[in-house]
Amino acid sequence: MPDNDGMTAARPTTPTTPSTPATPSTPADRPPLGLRERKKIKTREAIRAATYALVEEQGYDATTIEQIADRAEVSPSTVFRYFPTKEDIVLTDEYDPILLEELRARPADEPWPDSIRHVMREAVRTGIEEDLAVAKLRTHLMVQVPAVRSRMMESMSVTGRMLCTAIGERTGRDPNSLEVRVYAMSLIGGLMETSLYWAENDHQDDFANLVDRTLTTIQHGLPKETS
Amino acid sequence: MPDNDGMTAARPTTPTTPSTPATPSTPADRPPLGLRERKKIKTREAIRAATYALVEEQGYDATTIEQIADRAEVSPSTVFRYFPTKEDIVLTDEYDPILLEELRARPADEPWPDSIRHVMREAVRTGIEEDLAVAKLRTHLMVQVPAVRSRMMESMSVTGRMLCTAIGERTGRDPNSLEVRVYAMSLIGGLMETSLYWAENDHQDDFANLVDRTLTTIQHGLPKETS
DNA sequence: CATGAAATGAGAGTAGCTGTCAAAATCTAG
DNA sequence: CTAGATTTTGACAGCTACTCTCATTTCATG
Repeated sequence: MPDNDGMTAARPTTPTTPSTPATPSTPADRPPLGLRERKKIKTREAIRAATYALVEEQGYDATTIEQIADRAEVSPSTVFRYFPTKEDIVLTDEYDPILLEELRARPADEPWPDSIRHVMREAVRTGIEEDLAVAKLRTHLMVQVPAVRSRMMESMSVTGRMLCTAIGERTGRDPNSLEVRVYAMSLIGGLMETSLYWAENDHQDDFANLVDRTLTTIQHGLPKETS
Repeated sequence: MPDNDGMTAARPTTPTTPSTPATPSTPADRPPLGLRERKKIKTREAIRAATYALVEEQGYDATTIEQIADRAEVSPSTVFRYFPTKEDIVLTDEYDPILLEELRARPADEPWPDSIRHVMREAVRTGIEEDLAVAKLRTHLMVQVPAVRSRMMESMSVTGRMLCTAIGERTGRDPNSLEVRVYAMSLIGGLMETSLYWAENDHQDDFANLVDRTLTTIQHGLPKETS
């Protein structure tokens, strides 16, 4: 089988900066952060901001890398140096580490489904509240642009793998067993659909509530009848 | 919101030929099929065959559309006329209609989880037995090539929508309700992972058996402790 | 300030994919 | 069987995401 080419970038999950809170406001309160690092962060955010703006103005496909580079005042090469693909510019999930951390913090004697419920709700809440507008735009793009949706699914499968190891740690089960992997991916699949549902209904519902209903459904199967 | 561009092809699920069994063996047993139609089918299959062969020789990414066109003895334009994307050449699922039909054929009084189990197993069996080698190559590519995996996930989300309507018909529930959609997608997600698991373990397990375990896991949650 | 390392920009090149247009093949009438 | 309408095809041009290389600039450090 002569294959194993074609890997498209492995995504380091926490790309470059280890501990950087979302506030680049005061640029002089973190001594151990060189000028270079700060510039890199600023560039990264400039690219993302430019992308968000352009996408909202023109739509996703109509926005080219060149335009993004122009508005962010960098060269196109630099854009690709910061993000492996165009889709990654609008996605870039920082949820995985949150989720893992949250899951490890749960009391060891808590029933497993309860842990999942807590953790999912918490991760989702933090992720959403951080920037509601961005979350809405992201989910909106997931619905509208197939490429973005695909990329999101890819990323969720990564999250799935992480969930597997977490479940393994938590329950002492083999993280690579079929059962664990299937369980994790069915959760992920369900939550994915929840995001789509939220966006398709123009973000009218309370997302945390939707997540709750999702977990109940997965846990107990389809309820008797609720239309 | 100026978006709604960027749709990448909607896939008609049953592309061009309405009733063509998988046997192109005797090319003279179907009178109401014009020469034109027959040639189209032959071209389609030539492209797919060429792609399978080249991918097995060189790997997916190393295989260009031009090479495929050359070996299939058509022009590159023609390749794109038959398949919207390169990934679609190796995927092209005919599973959806089978699944839907199978689901409608179940007795109306059968408990819902049993129906799912039957149908999934049947659909999987038919799909696999039709050409085991192709099924193996596909799942192998799913593991190796991110682009193919993404495309497969896309297609599974289509299958998910169809599952929703089937569930709606079957249970009288709203096919667009969060609960139904989540239930469907968790099933799909689980089965997706099952395919990956199968391929990652070099197709050693019996796939039908894996599917069985998968459905049990989704239905009852993680079992106490196995493995 | 000088030296080394890292980030950047410029440019060329690949390949997937879209569109157009004229030529070739197929179907349909007379 | 021929003529015309229709469909399929191939050649070509063009766009853009993405990769790679190399010279230049920018920062870090002694």
